[in-house]
Amino acid sequence: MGVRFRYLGAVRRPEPHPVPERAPSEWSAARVRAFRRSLLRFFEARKRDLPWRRTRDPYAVLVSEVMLQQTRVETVIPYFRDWMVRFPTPQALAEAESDEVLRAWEGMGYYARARNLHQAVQEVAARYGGTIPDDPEELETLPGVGAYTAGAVASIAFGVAAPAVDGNVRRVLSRLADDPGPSVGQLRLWAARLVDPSEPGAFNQGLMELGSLICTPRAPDCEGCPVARFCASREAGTQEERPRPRERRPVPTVWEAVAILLDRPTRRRTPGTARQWRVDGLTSVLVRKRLGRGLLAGMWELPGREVSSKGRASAEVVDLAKELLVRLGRNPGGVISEDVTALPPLDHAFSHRRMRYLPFLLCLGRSTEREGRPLGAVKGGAVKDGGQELVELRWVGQEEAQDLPLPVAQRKLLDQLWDQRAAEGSAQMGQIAISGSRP
DNA sequence: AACTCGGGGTT
DNA sequence: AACCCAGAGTT
Repeated sequence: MGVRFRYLGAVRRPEPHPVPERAPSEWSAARVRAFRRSLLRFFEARKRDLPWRRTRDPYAVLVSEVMLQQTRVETVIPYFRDWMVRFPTPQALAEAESDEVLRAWEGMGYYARARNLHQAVQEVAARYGGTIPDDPEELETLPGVGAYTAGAVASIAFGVAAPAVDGNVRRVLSRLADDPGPSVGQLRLWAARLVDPSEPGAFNQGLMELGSLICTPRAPDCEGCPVARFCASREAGTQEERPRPRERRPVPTVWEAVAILLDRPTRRRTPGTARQWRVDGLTSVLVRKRLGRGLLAGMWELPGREVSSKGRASAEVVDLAKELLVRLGRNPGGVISEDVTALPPLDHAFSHRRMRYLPFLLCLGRSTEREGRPLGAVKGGAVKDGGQELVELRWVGQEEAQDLPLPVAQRKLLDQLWDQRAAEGSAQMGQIAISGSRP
C-alpha cells in the first residue's frame, strides 16, 4: 500500500495511515487484513459469554439465530435455554405439536418464526436426513432462513466464509464507508469482501458485537473503537448521522371489543351494590384460535371484534356473543344486556399498530343451554367448510389456558380474570369475586 | 423497494 | 414518544 496524498488548496499533506478509501469494496488487501486482525482481536477480548456461544451444534446455532431476528440478546437468553431443554434436537422439534412450539415462543413476538423453524427442521429431516446443511444457498431454501441467518449459521457452525449482514453490521458498514443509505446489495458486497476466510464465524460475530457494544445507534464510543482508524464517518464527524433513519408512517390506533364468555359461574347478588360473580379456576372461558396467516397467526385469544367507537363496544360484544353461541349450538336468546360487565381497558402497542382492548364479562346462565346438549360439546378440531378455514373455538379453564399459546395482551387479560384473588383479598381460596358496573 | 409481522429496552 | 433490535416473507 503506497502513501497517498490529498490536495487541500495549495497545501499538500499526507493522509493519516491507512488510506481512507471509503467503500470497503475499494480497500486494499493490506487494509482489509489489518481490519480483520483488529476486529478479531477485539472480539476475542470482549465477546460476551452467551449460551449459544458455548456450542457449535448447527441446530443450536440455527435456533439462536432465528430467535435473535429483531430480538435483543437479553430477551433471547432465557427462551434459548428453555428451548434447548424442551427441544434438544431437530428431531425432537420436528415431532412436537404446533401449539407446544408456539407456547415455547410466547412473548418473543414474530410468531411466524416459530412456525417456520418448526417446518424447517421437518424439511431438514425429509430432505437432508436430519442433518442441517452447511451451504448458505441450501440453508436459504429453508422457511424462515434468509440471507442473514444463512450466512450466520454457515459461518458460525460450519466455518464457511459467508457474509452476515444484520442491523448492527449495517450500521457499522454504513459508518465505515460514511454512506448514509447503502443498499442491501452494497452491504452484502462489503461484508463479503471483509469477512475473514479462516475465522468467518468469529469475524461476523465480531462485527455484530462491535455494533452492539461500541458502534451503537446513538453516542457511539469511537474512542474505545478498535477499528476507528478505518472509519470514514469518524474522520468526517458524521457517525451520529449514519445510517440515515428511514421514514416511518404514523401508527394507527385500533379499538377492539373483547368478549370474556364465562360458562355458568356462580352468581351472587348483594343488595344495593354492583352484581358479583364468583369465578374460580374451573370456570370455563371461551377462546378461539386465530387463522394460520396474518397477525398473530395460529395463536389463541379471547374472541373480539374491532369497533369504530367506544360507544358501540358493548352492543358489538352482545352481537358477537350471540353469534358464538349459535356456532356452539346453544341458545343465543340467553344473552341479555344486563349480563354484560365492562372491565378496565387494556392498551397494547405493536410496532405498526396500537391496540386498545375493551373487555366485557358475559356470564352465561342456564338459559343459554339446550336440551340434551352437554356443556362444552364443541371442542378442539379445526372446522373446515368448503375449503374455508373456520375459527376454532374451545372452552378452557385456568389450567388448560396455561398451555395455550396466547399473545401477551391476551395473557394479561386472562391472568387479570383469575388474579382478582390477590386484588380482592377477602375471597376464599379457589373462589374469587369479580365485581363491575354495567356499561 | 415498501409493507407486514411483536414485544420490549433505551434514550 | 421515537428508535431499534443478530430479519424474513410478501407484494
